[in-house]
Amino acid sequence: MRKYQNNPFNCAVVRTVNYIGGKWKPILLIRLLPGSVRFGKLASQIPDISRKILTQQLKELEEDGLIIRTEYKEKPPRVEYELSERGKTLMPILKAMYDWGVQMEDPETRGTWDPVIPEK
Amino acid sequence: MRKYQNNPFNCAVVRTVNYIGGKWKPILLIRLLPGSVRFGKLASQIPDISRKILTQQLKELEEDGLIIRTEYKEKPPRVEYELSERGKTLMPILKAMYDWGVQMEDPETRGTWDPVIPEK
DNA sequence: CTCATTGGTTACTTAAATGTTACTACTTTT
DNA sequence: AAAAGTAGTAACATTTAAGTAACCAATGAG
Repeated sequence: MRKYQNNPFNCAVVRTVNYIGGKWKPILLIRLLPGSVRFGKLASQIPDISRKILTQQLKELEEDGLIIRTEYKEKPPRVEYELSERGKTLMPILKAMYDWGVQMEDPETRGTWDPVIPEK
Repeated sequence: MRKYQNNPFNCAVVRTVNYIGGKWKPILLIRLLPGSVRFGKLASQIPDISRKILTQQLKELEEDGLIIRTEYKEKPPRVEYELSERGKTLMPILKAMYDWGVQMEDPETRGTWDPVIPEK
């Protein structure tokens, strides 16, 4: 997403898709709902995403003003990510998209709104 | 969109993005809001989309059950596309995404909810 | 008979998104 | 001294989405 979609009509809906679309961004935004989470925790909760892509997606979300990155200068480095105020305004939309997506879902393989994977 | 996104968490939000996301689908869905439109009219209203891509996107939307394609056996062929009932259920979401996208917009280059281009 | 119109299709190409692997600097633990 | 944890980065490769150009069959108009 993002540069990829050059949005020839400057359509506001396409613009929104460009902000939140893609394979990982909805999952990241949902995971940040409860509060700030550090990089390593995201990486372990979402094992299928490579660290490079995780970094990149988080950076895009930060550049787009949807999340805030805070770096704590500690002995082993610590970086926390959290939703910005603007990011929080996406929640009603994500919830509506969630509800619609659930309707379209194969009931056999149902996901969850906040699909927490048990940590090792 | 679609095959591209393999949605590893089976996230309902990602699923919804896969249905409506992409460079052209929101624009097509919005144009079908007022009622059925024929292929050629879509093509002329959206000059930036090639016929191949237009055909392909419409076919995906039809396969996904969001629009209905009706072929009239006439002398010059006529094909009309319209929203299905399921497609109509997307409207609140598209409207919410529109409203959010408008907030994020550069006011200098504002688009419209139904960006009708004057026909030749 | 030739040309235009309609709604496409086919083969090929480009561009964008995502993925893999290896590597880093620093510090603490063993 | 060696190993492990943190949050990455760089170079490269693959997969998917989107675009281009050329073509087609049936009919009707001129």
